[in-house]
This record gives sequence, C-alpha cells and structure tokens, in this order.
Amino acid sequence: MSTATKRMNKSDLKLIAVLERTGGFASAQELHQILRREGDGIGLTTVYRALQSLVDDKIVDLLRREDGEAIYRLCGDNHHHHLVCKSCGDTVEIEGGAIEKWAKTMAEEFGFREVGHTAEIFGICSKC
Amino acid sequence: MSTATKRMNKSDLKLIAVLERTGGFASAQELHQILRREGDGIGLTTVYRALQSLVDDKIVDLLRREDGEAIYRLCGDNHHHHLVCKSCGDTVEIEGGAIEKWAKTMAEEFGFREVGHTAEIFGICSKC
DNA sequence: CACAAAAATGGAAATGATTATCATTTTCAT
DNA sequence: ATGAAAATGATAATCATTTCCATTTTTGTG
Ligand SMILES: [Zn+2]
Ligand SMILES: [Zn+2]
Ligand SMILES: [Zn+2]
Ligand SMILES: [Zn+2]
Repeated sequence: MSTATKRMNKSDLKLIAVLERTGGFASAQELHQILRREGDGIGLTTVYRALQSLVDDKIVDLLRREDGEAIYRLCGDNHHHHLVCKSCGDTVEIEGGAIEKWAKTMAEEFGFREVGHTAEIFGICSKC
Repeated sequence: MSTATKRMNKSDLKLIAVLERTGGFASAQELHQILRREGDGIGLTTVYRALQSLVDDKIVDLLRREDGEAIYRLCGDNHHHHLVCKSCGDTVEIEGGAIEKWAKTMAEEFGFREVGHTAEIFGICSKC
C-alpha cells in the first residue's frame, strides 16, 4: 500500500484548528486576525500559504464572497444556507436539502465534477 | 399603465452593445480595452459605473472568475441560474425549478416577504 | 552533538482590481 | 441662453493577494 504522505506543517494545523473552532466560512484576513488575537504571531503570508496548501490538498474548500474575497471552510463541514433580512440584517440558518439535490442533479446532467454551490435567500422578515 | 422609467445613458448603451457583440462573459477591464481598441475613449471609471448600474437593473449578470475577478454578461429577461466551469469558465444556463420552490417554501416558513434568491453551481466541466 | 541542506516563516514591497474624489464637461428644462 | 443636475474621466486611495528575500527552524547524517 502506497502511503499518501501528508506533509502538514505547524501552520497548516493551526489553520485547521481555527477553522474547526469557528466553523463555517472565514477569509484569510479574518483567520489571521483571530490567530493574532489569540496571541499567535503567525504572519499573514503564512496564513495565505497554509490555506493555499490546504486547498490544494482538498482539505478546505475555497469559495467567494459576493465582493470577490476568498473565503475558506473545512471540507466535509455540513454546510447550510442563509435567509437574510434585507432591512434589519437578521439571518436564519437553513438546511438546503433541496438545493443539494438540485446541484447534484444538474451537475450530473451536464457532466460536471468536483461540484460546489452557493445559495442564499433574502427578503423582509416578519418583524420589519 | 405604469411607466417603467428606464434611465439608460450613453455609456450603459455602449456597454450593452459590446456585451452583445462579444457574447459570453468579460471583465470590466476587458470591456474597457475592447472599447478603447475600437476608438472609444471611454474611461475605466465609467465602464465600472455603467456595469454596476446595469447589474442593479438586472440587465447584466455578475459572476466571479476563479481568481475573484468580476465578470459580466448580458442576461436574458427570464430568471435563471448558472452552472460554471471553474477551469475554463464555460457556463450553462439552467432552470432552477427546485430552487424557486425551496426559496419560496423557506421564506414562507420563516415569515419573510419580498423574497429573492441567488444560486450558482460550479465545478469542472467534462471537457476539462 | 555538530553542521549543512531543506523547509518554513514573516516583513516589506509589488500587483492588480475596484472604489472614492473631485474638477470639468455635457445634457436638459425653462 | 443659462443655471442646475447628471455624466464623465483622470487621479489617488483601498484592499486582498502575491512576490521577494533575508532570517529562522527543522531535519537528516555522521
Ligand atoms: Zn428584518
Ligand atoms: Zn448547499
Ligand atoms: Zn471546463
Ligand atoms: Zn431562481
């Protein structure tokens, strides 16, 4: 059996730990700030490098915020979607069962692989 | 009959024309270069402004390249979603029947009104 | 342990897209 | 014509991400 040697340096592990702890998505800048706040003097460059390497190894997912900023999350995290109020900003986390199925079906139909998706709902909440 | 007042200035029309002519997606920088090459001295600022306005008016779609750069494309009037190849950028317009239902259901369940949604699927296409 | 080679690190500068400013020009209604 | 409002575009400012490069840490070997 060939061993898929994972080289995982200290920084990689740190980033994984933070991502586990925070859950969900975070940008490189945010992750860097969190680590700094916790007393870790890790450099921004290293954060970017570690994230890049984790993405290459398919350990974290890379998506984009609406403004184009890269955001990362641990692969395999059960993700959820959001229902956001355009007026007060209140947000509800919702399951996306139907979406997951839809994305998968569509991707298959058109022969896409390594598929991901984004989906958000926005409107005016009952309080507004 | 209510008048759907569309204010459409010269620059907006230029951008629409270029997008029609080129078809597919293009970034602001690319669109600017194309116009320049054709002898139009339009400024980059104006290109960004026009595109932003067209996006607001739902006349063009805004997506993201893999590197986060914004790309624009004329959008058909009927609401649809996209299946985008992360590698070559090829895009398939798809119907979102399941999504529409999901968004509506979720919104109702949580008492939201004036609801909209976004949903995109991305992956690697069969050619890549 | 000693020591050199390789890997990792991080500060500073460079890059590149997008946005903010602001003075000037064009459009428009009276 | 004429003043107000909208549009324009050059320039500077932002801000995330990359590059560079010098320094530090880790690792393998005798
Ligand atoms: Zn609300
Ligand atoms: Zn989902
Ligand atoms: Zn492709
Ligand atoms: Zn839809």
